[in-house]
Amino acid sequence: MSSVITRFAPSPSGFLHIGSVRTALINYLFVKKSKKEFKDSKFLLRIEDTDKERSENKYFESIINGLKWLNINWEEEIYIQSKNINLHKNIAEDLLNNKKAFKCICTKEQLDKKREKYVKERKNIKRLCTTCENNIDIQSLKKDYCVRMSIPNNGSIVIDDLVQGKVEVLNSEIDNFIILRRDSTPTYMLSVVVDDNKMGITHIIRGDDHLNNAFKQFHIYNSLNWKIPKFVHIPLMHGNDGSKLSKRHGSMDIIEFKNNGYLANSIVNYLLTLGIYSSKNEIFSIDSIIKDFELSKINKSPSKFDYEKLNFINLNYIKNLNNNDIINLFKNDYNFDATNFDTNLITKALDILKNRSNTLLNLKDNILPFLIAKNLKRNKNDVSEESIILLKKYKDIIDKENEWEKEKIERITKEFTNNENIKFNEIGEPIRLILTGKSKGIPISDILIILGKKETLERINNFFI
RNA sequence: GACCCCUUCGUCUAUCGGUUAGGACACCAGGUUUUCAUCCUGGAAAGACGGGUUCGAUUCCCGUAGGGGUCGCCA
Repeated sequence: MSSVITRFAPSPSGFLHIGSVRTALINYLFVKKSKKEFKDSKFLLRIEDTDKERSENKYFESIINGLKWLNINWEEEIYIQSKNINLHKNIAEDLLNNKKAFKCICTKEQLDKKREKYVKERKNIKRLCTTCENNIDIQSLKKDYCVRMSIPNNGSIVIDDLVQGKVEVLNSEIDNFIILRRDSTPTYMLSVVVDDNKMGITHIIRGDDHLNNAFKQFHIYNSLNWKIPKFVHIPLMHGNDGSKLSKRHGSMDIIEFKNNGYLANSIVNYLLTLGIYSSKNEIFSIDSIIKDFELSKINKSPSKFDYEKLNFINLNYIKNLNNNDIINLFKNDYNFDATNFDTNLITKALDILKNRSNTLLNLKDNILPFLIAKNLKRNKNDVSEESIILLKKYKDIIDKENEWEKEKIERITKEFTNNENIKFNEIGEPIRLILTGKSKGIPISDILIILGKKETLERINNFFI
């Protein structure tokens, strides 16, 4: 082995979604592992923006922001593919001069018609332009042509993919695809090869929707006598119903996960459990698995996106966050400055509530009732006459209590239920409702401790007003 | 339709031909002498199907079925 260079090469024609993040992550992880041995290994980012019609700045932003959020850090400056167009054109010119490519004047309509016909006749013919290549007049044209790769009819290409294994495709199955459009702009198929070569990419790690393209690109490399990089085609993620990722199950902007209260580390951890790395303990960081990570161990079958597992992992990470981290995340990412409130109260509340919150949004919702009393959703009709009598008695008892400690509160509450001969919940539910706006939730003693004696009594009194 | 890839509990996965097929999420039951949740213990749950090779197949090979990807002057 030697040093490696990988790249993540999205086109800015859609938001960065969780499927592409997984691809980026594998590229990043592979380099990170290689760096242990070879310091000059690199993970690069290239934006494939040659389709100006579909490229939009907001998608570019989405890619950058998403990767940054997840700490999938690329090196060097961002490569903008469109800046290399002249080089791509020159390479196409070389291929033309060396008879590795040819000029074609077939119109889109003609080809569509042929394609339709072949499908109808169930013929397995991919190569639609069959006449231009050997037509001298066409080949000496100076304008109004597109350029296609010349692909031999015989033989086959075998790609030894690091994940897929050996895959063979007959040359006759490969279209003499276009590398330069009629307007002389390069297509993806050409640009990707030229840029990967220029950037010195050693391992092309991408979704297996590109596996078929690899054979076309193989011909470009060969025609140019360029070294062929290692191909690594990883399976795509699916939605939880087995279909393609849709908005409902995760094809939205990855940053939405942040907006919905997920931690970057949780997302990364979750993705790593999806056919990339497996262990008994499924909570792990990138760094902890680097030494055991192998491209060849990546599963060949696609995996489905599952929120349940993600939630489980996210809860684990939230539990282990310290309170300052949470407060900072609230402030930076959720427009919520907890430092405006009593520090002591915040600390006590977070200590208890972070153990029961799947997402940071959830945690915020859980903590808010403790901080802001006036927004409590509670209605006098929710509490029965009997409960109100009990509440008043209970209030008088805790009013006299000066040792405001969990054990003490538990004890006096227990005594109260014994003396009144009631089940715990007969006082538990109404007191929880009055103090937090919810009839179910954390233990009464915890609520009283978080709020403190003064606030507790105030809230009870306010309810009776 | 053609080509390529895939197929172990509902989901993510482990298994270097010989295992009571293991773990995790979710689910169910019990416990943690208060609800919800956490946590703990236990439970149910899988080799798509059919052939071969082999003393022995989830594992290797072939076929079938099912799923996915690709077939653009998009990337």
